[in-house]
Amino acid sequence: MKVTLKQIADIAGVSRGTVDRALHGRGGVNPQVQEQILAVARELGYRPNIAGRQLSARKLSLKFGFILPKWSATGFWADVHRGIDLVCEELADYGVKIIRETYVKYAASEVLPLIDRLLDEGISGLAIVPINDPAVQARLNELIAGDFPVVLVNSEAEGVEPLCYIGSDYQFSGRTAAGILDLIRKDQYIELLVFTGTEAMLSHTWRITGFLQEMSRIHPECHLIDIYKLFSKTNTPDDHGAYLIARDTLEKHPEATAVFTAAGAIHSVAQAIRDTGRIGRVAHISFDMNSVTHALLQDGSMTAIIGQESVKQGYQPIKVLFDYLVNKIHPLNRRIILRNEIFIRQNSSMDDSSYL
Amino acid sequence: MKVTLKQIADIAGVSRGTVDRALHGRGGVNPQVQEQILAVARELGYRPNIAGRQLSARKLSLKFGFILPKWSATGFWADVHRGIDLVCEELADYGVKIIRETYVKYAASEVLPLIDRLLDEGISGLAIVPINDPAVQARLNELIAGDFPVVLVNSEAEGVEPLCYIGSDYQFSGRTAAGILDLIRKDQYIELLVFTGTEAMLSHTWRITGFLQEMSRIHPECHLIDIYKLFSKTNTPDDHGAYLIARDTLEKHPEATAVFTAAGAIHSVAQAIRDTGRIGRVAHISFDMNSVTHALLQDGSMTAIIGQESVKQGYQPIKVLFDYLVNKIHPLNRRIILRNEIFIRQNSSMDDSSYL
DNA sequence: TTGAAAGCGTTACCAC
DNA sequence: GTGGTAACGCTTTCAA
Repeated sequence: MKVTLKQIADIAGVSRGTVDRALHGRGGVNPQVQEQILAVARELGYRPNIAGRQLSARKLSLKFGFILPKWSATGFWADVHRGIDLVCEELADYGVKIIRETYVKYAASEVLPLIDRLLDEGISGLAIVPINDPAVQARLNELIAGDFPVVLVNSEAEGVEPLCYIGSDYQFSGRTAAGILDLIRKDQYIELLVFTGTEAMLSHTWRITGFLQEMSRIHPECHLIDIYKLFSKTNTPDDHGAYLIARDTLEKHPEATAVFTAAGAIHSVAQAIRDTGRIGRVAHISFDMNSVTHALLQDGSMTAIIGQESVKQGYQPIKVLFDYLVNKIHPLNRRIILRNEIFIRQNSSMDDSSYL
Repeated sequence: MKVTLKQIADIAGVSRGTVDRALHGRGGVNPQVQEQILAVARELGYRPNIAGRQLSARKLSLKFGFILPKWSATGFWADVHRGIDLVCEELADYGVKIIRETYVKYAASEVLPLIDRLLDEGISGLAIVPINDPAVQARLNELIAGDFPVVLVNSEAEGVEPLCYIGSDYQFSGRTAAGILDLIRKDQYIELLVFTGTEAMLSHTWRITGFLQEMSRIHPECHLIDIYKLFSKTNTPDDHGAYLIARDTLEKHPEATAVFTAAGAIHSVAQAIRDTGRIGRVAHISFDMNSVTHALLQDGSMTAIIGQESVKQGYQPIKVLFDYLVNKIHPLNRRIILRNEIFIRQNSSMDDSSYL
């Protein structure tokens, strides 16, 4: 039979309240009594019942904050938002509210106030897609030092040791892309074009690093023509500009047999490949599975996509915070690295049935 | 604010018990009162609270049965069992017990008694990996007709309409394999060997059908040398026998540039590829990600693996039964088709952190 | 046909 | 420091 708090209380000859305090080290318990209670609990193999906990958690009406880049109808962040929607609904019954704040510019001046606003709202945990900025890092460290649970999502922040990080290992993703390209162009000489965004996105840089490293290891017969930036200095994505750069580059390099796109604006590159009549002649590999890339896989302007479990990136961080605060379960790992899912035309599906 | 049973009861001027009976159509309620209760509930947008439900479910101490092929240290079914272990642990707090029964021979004479034994144990729901046998199908239909919840796992059963089916769409998996082979051997003439098990396993047959269909569509420059059965009439897997057949076949066909293995005993084929010095010269594609196939990907005797979310095949069926009986949530879909995950050397990982 | 009440296991609050 | 008790929201049983 299952051991309950009440049984322990009876055996130890104290009340449930005391047992609860003792087990959680909340203080206000005679050390001797506490000792005995712990002994009994250990002996009986007491494991608190989640169902009970979760029900009583309702009274806390916990609030969690989630700071992330702004939704854009399609694309990666839309999926993350979908994951948040899911977990929102799932945890509503436990009295959990999720407050989302989104930023457009990747600037501390925009992100820091969001953190403060959420704290004012009384959140008990924060999930955040951090930007690469010392001020933000410092602020997060401050919170963490005060035992406030912080989960980093999608990218890590230098010098910040959060409750956990949930996201890709981008070098690993790059290596996976290299593995696919190697399969596609086995034993063939490759003329390679690489497209990226701004250096501000470390993830893009790491993907490229991993990709090139692995390529040189497994497929030395590969010549990197060059790495092209699709966006100009302004960090604001400009689809048409990206398209022009991609098309121009492709036209200048008819010898190219492979394209690796590490940035967003994948569809711009894909369109350039279509418009220059290179479908089937260049292998095109990029990242993030969604309705746009799905379509590109179908029309052949994309050869393979490496997915990073985007929906999970919205769902899991909140789940981790909930488990930590309510169920007192630490995340399995300080770094929860999501899978590098490979999609090609045949297995690319937009079916929602089992995302998590 | 959240609407609770009590609020509805107060507004409708009845007790919680009556509201509960009315909402669940358990009868014993004045039709007029019932009508009014339903109206109030609808108006307030009442949604029963899972936490409360789950806590009180503990009193039911539900039992579920899971019938599946016997565990073998590694391999596909071991992963399914892992999924069952996980859900077992997760639902223990809700008073759920899972009784596993395994069969070795794929025979009705072995499976039917298992069903009866589980029913005797008082299970309230059954998850089963069905065998392709009319008697079993009839028995399952009998249960379903009596409103007993049955979930089919991994393979469907002809003429059986369960609560839901959870598993692959094997033709789809075969097509995915074809897609990969097409990428690997783009524009090249292919000499193809196909290995299979016994015809008794419909899944193997379907994989091959899907594979060949898709190949002829996207890569007509492919010559199927032949389809070879790795096992003799006896259904009992014989690794060494399979190895001999595979090696013999490879030796007889030095022209082969691609191998598609639809059956188990993948490692036998892989070893034959190694021993005949064909690594890197034949592309080898097969199914099911596990520690064995992981190793084969690493040593190059396997080019790509199509996974079928094996752990989920143990976890989800029980979760569906629980949701159905306790949370009164019907499965999203009558057929929950799992993803065809593509694994190559670079993204094949044995990391457990986020399986579900 | 209905109401009242007893759980389910945990937590939080208020007396002592 | 402690114990008692009242939630949390639902289900089920027993009386009326």
